[in-house]
Amino acid sequence: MSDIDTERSLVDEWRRLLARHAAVSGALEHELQRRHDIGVNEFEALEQLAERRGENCRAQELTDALPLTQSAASRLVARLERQGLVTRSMCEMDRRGVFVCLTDAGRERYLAARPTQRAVLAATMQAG
Amino acid sequence: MSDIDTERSLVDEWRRLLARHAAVSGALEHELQRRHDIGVNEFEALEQLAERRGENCRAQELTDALPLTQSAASRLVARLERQGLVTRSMCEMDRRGVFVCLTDAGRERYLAARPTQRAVLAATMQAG
DNA sequence: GCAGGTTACATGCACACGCATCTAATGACA
DNA sequence: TGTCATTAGATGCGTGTGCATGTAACCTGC
Repeated sequence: MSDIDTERSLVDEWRRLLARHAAVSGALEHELQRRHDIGVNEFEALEQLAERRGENCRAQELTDALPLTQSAASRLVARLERQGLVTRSMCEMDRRGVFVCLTDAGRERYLAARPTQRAVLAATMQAG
Repeated sequence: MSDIDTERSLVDEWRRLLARHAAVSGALEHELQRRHDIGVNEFEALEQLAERRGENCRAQELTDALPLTQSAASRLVARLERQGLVTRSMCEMDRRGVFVCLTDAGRERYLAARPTQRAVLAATMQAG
């Protein structure tokens, strides 16, 4: 394959990635917002927390698991806390750190939203 | 494959899409901004225009070609115009419409930025 | 123990986005 | 021609993001 072709296919693939991301995350955003009053990133955060049943989760770990900067993740946790879905508590080992914990309401919200998210993924991710 | 496995792989694939998009568009955003003072969407818009050499391009067509709403696309064109990279002119066939045209400066900026974009794509899109 | 650097998280700020709405032009129909 | 629905694009508003910075805790070397 020539360099030109390689470049062309790279650009095409990038555009497909862009379009696919826009389609899936747009649909997720709408459905999660409409039916469960949370956004895509909020859902991903709740899922991270739910997958660590019983474990305390450092804010930093949450940041690492999300496609967000530290500041955006910090505000995301603040929003979740305002909605009563998580609590922030001080980490005793390292008092700079913050533990983020799912509340019962948070777990319920996550469990309620999960089927919606799975359904939207199944409907919009066809092209594997 | 069981339903559980199907769901699992769907979720995994979604997370890969999310991570990949974040990595590529983040890198593009940084390099294009740093070296050419434009963002990813600005570059995509310039590319759309450049690919239609000689053709006038309706604002609506630009909106359709970008992963943006009509309002975001409108503001994007306004930004490009403020930077002198495009001009907006009235469409005489339909006076509600707007033609967007690349300026010489716009074409130069696009041509200068293209190698950067291609290089970043080549460096970050490895996993096909 | 204390000074200087580093790390975890929070926050001020600027900005791009989507949604809803506005204006003006068009088209359809009586 | 006059009315009403529709379409193209612009814009007010609220919100989420990144960057830069601030604050507090930690950690290392002296």
